[in-house]
Amino acid sequence: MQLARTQGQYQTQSPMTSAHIAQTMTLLYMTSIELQQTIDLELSKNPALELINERRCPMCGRKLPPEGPCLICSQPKTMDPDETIVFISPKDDFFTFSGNTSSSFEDYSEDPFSSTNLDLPTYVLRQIAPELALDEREIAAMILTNLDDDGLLSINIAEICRYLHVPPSKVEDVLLRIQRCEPIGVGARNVKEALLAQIDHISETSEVPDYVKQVVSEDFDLLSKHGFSELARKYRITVPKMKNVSDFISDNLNPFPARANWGTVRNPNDSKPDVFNQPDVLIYYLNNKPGNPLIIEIIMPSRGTLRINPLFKKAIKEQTGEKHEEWKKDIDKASLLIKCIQQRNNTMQQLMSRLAAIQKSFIMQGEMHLEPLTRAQIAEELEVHESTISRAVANKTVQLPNKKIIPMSMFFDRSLAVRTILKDIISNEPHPYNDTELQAQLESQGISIARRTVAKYRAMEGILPAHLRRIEKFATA
DNA sequence: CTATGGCACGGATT
DNA sequence: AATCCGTGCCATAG
Repeated sequence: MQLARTQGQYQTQSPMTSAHIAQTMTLLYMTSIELQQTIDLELSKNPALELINERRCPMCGRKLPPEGPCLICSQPKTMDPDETIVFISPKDDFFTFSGNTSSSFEDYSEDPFSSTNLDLPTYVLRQIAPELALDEREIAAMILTNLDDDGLLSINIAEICRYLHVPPSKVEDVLLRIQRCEPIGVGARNVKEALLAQIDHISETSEVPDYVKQVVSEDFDLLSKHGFSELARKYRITVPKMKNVSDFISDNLNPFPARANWGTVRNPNDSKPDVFNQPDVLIYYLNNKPGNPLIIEIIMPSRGTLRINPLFKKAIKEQTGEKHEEWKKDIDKASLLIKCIQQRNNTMQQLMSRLAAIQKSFIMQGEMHLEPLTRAQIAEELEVHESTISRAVANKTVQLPNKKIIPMSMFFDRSLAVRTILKDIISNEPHPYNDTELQAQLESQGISIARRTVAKYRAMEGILPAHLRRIEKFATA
């Protein structure tokens, strides 16, 4: 039913121009946040495009009353728990962060820490904006928009200076202040800097063991290679004492301030939910009751329905010559945008519904049940080009029923299931297994991978090699 | 001598 | 065409 409607739309599309294709691809590639920026931009400069507050049911497309749910779709019907509902959800409470400063700074809420659904730049910005002068805000915005996934700064200070025409000292100053925001150390240029910021922060409230700061700042390389004995020699302390220093660092400091699943390995007590990203897709159980059908909401960031302004359409008939041409262009552009957005939604919808069908047990029961899957497979099933799926998946994030926000590409992670089994084995091991033994364990569970690969997976999960694990267990016991 | 990490190669994936 | 991933080989530390 739903499918028939969308497919109908799909087929009645006028022959695709190259502009069509180009724009569809770009839109598909964008996250919901970027999409909103694009829409806002187009709205502001194209008089032919209009946003009306008419609400339409995301499920059936019918007009909605000004308040409340769709009269038809909300009728209780018998829900098959195996059914999955996918729909496009227009969100109007969407907070924009754009690199462009002035607009977004005005509307931070009184309590900057309460919001749980912000992306990282916004989250940090809200903490620090009040204490910054106007020109400093520009710098802050520039810094925050150039963080990588781990929360580390991915561009050069020099670049910022060149771009904004400010002296490096000023940028440094702002950067230092940003690093003191939650998550502590965010915006650091490298891991070492992040750690130092965290050390400073901790030392304000509690005791930091001797040597910690010195070791991090002077012998970080050696430390990351676990060169304990050499370090101990250099600082003239015993090896166990140096281990203490190292333990303090691994227990209390986080080398990647914003790493998505930080703490699951080293800090099991700190089960901080991931709060920094506005997801592009939400997956949850109907009424949040496990066992109910899954609902998949694809976030469509607009407060209403986009359409061509009918007045503008009317007015164009009375125009002639150059004006007429110009207006015609506007209309074409607007209708192209609308069509492409529909197309994007259509693709996302189909993608998510297939994805949910295939990875249902992963969504409900966790990482161990992830089916190996490639984008190409999905592309074939949906009869679209591989690159379409690639673009639809790229940079997007999904919130699972357990409130974890994961990158959409995780649905296609070929080794995640194996890695979780590996983690499982290690956490239950009677004594620290070495990599060869681990390989044998996996083999007995029907997974055959090379010994070298075991080591790689271990490293990916941040698990120390066998001989060092022994010490950790001893220390915590 | 053993366990592990670095480098690089080839095939698969995007 | 570019990138990612599993793997084999080899050097090195313990």
